[in-house]
Amino acid sequence: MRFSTKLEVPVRAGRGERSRGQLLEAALVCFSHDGLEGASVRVIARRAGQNVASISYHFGGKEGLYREVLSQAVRRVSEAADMMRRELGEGSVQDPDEAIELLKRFFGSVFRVLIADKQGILLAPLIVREQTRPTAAFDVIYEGGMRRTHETVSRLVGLAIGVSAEDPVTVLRTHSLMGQFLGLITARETLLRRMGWKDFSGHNADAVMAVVEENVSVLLRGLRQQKKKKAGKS
Amino acid sequence: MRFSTKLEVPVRAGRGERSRGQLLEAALVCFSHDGLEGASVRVIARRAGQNVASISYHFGGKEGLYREVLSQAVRRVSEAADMMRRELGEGSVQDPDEAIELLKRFFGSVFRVLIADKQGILLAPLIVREQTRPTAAFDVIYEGGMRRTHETVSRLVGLAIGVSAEDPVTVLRTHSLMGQFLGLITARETLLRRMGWKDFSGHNADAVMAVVEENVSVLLRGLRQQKKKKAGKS
DNA sequence: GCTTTATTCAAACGATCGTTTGACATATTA
DNA sequence: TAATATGTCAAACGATCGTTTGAATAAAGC
Repeated sequence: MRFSTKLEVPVRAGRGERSRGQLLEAALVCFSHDGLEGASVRVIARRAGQNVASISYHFGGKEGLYREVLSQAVRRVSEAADMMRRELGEGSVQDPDEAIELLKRFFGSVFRVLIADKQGILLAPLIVREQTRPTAAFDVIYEGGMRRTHETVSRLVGLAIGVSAEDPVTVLRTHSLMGQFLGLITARETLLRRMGWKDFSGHNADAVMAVVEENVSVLLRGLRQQKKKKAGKS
Repeated sequence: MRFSTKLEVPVRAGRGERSRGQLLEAALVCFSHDGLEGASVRVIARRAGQNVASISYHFGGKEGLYREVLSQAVRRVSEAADMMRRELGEGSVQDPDEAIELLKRFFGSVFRVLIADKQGILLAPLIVREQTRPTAAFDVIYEGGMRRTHETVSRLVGLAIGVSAEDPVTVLRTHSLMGQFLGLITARETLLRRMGWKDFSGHNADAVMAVVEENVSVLLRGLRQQKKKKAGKS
């Protein structure tokens, strides 16, 4: 146990706390690279400079460690969405153009955290893998941030186009928009090869981000105009 | 060996040919579900009604079987792109609107093969996984169809917007467009849950497809108009 | 017929997997 | 200081992995 038996407060940053941290750090790298089943506890332990048994001791086993890693990852990624939701909650966003601007900013944040950032190379595959083939830890991601994020983006998409956020088509469009990242993350290697890039740093990230932002604004504005036309006709 | 030692022609559909087929069929299911490393040769063999050793015998090992499965999968998916390229080669496509129409048709084909079709549930994860984390068999997919497909779509995107197909931005936009599928495939489970669907059949597929097609036309038309405006200003 | 080739199959091989064990070291409590 | 948690570590456990072996079976060539 990491807590005193008498008080419910951590007495001191126990010596185990350091081990836990090192295990989590090593596990993030391994799970990101090889997935839950593919990663080996022995490799994780060696990379962390710890004994194999320490994983069972500190996290109850491989799966417990995995859940903890996922939890930390999704917390970091969701920060952008949480900030966006706060702005949205304050009611400062009213007209479509503002919504589009906010969405562009949001996509920029996610892009930086998930793709351009060095740590993102570790976070993204974790989350993507859990989408493709959910393990028992899927809820850690979904309830830990994914659901909130999707709902918030849906509201903004609805605002931008001028439709209800609950409309199934709006939900589909939200998925489609956010799917851009899944596409970028998923085809990361292919895209890098095709462009002849080494990574998504500097100019490269700017170029990709520009396309993403352009897509968001052109698409949403186009859909809004299309809706206006139809409304005018009927 | 499946061939006569004297003639380079298969003497008869050897008894082994049947085993090979059953192994390939079972392997497609297993590799699609669990990936190259995750799938077990014993499970594959049992599902195929064959002995474990038959995999090494017929395909030289697990990896050989995997390559063969990949090869067949990419061949099936690339059919849509090949048809599109033939039309493009005949020079019947000239103006942007035609290009957009052809792209919409192409995306429809890919969508049906990769997402709506029952077999697609098997093909898609195979290809996506190879994108996220390329194995030694990556070239089977890339050279087996992916490259041709991307080049063809790039040409059409260039035609639709009125820019060069070799422009890096055009390549990025092509990736972004095709990434829609990666997004749909990757988040398949999440999307189904969110929409309360069981699968992508019937109305569900139509609804998703409608959004995808709308995205393609609205985005490309919007980009074309944007380009016209800019050209007019300068 | 006999020989050769193609195919199937149960068994065993060595390697690696996640987890558990029990001794040992270290820190906290009384 | 004695007693008690807390943390570390080498070793072993049983299970599963992909591959290989060698004998048994079936078809084809001569």
